[in-house]
Amino acid sequence: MATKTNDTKEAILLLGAELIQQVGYHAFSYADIAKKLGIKNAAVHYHFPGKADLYESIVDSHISNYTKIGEEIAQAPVPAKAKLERIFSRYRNLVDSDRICVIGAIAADYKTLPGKTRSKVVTLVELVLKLVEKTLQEGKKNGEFFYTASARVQSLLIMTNLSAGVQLARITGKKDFETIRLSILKQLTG
Amino acid sequence: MATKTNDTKEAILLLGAELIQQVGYHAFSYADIAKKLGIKNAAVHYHFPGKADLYESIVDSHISNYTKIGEEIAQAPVPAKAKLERIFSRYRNLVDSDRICVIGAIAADYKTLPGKTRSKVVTLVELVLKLVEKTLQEGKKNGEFFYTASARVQSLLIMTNLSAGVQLARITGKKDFETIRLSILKQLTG
DNA sequence: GTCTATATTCCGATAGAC
DNA sequence: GTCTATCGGAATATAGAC
Repeated sequence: MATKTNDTKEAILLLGAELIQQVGYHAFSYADIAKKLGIKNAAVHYHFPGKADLYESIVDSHISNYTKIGEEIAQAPVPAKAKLERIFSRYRNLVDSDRICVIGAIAADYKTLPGKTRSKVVTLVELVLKLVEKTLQEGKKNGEFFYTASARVQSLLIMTNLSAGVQLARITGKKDFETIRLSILKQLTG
Repeated sequence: MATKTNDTKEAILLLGAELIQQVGYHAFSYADIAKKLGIKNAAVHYHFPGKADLYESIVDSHISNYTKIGEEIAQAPVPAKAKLERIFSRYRNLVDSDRICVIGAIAADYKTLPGKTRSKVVTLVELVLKLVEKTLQEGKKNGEFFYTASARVQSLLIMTNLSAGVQLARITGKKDFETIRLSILKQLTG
């Protein structure tokens, strides 16, 4: 049954991810989370004993999310371009909510994370890269996409464009992200 | 004359930049800097009263550095490819010293920075983008480079590849950065 | 310019009542 | 599961001696 426990825990996870992407892991405290959720410091510690536990759970939930997206995309009877745009739209949403992408945020924190968490981060990143890589392959086979590098390399190029694109947009403005997004699609579709 | 003051101040600036790029602004303290330089907490505060002052000075010094690089590159009697590779090599060095690029690190901290510092960050980023943009234009005119987008857009694409490339390399390994770097050059030189 | 010493605030975390 | 209360430690910062 859906208890109040799970609601609070889920709310902490969502807010934690938001804060990591907005200000970074070391720039928010359990007190910040407690205040925003209208609970107390100790309640957050009940669900996630240490801040490192919270971080790890957030990575876990992203792995779970992207696994699910991967399964949906594999079966969906839509053009590869639509699948890629689904992923792109996630990045566009980040720009509008003052966040950077999870992977970029984690990369900045990476050196301060415990080894166990780092391993999960590697899993997450490979998962996302593979997801894009497969979509690119599918699009090439369909005749939708044109690119000369390998699908893996093209995936690296596109994901770095998107990831740093949302970071750049924070500084130089949202239009630069749109420019990047459209350029990728244009180059891909010839 | 080069006094001991300037040496210490310069050492703090260099170490501060290193730490920002390695672990992020909120993950190191004045105590960390003091310990590594063999001085005391208060000495750091003497040179930079607040941590925000240190951050701003680091941005200033990067603006100064890139301005100088821009002037040197403008006059240098070498192919555009060599000029671009000079910039690329700076990014390759980051990977080897466990850093991410200044702009990426700052982008992660951005929401926690005072307005005055943010303005200077905008200046820095535009400076670097313009530097690459000019080099790309020069290479196209020379017949060294081939690209279809505008120089500005191509600059955005390449800089995001590099910036997120060093971030990704932290997680998935250094070879991914090399792959990205070589792919950019290959696409550019046809 | 660097030191000792200290003030203040905040953070992550825990014990124990409800 | 959430609360009150509190501890130990670390961070930013300042005053004043040298």
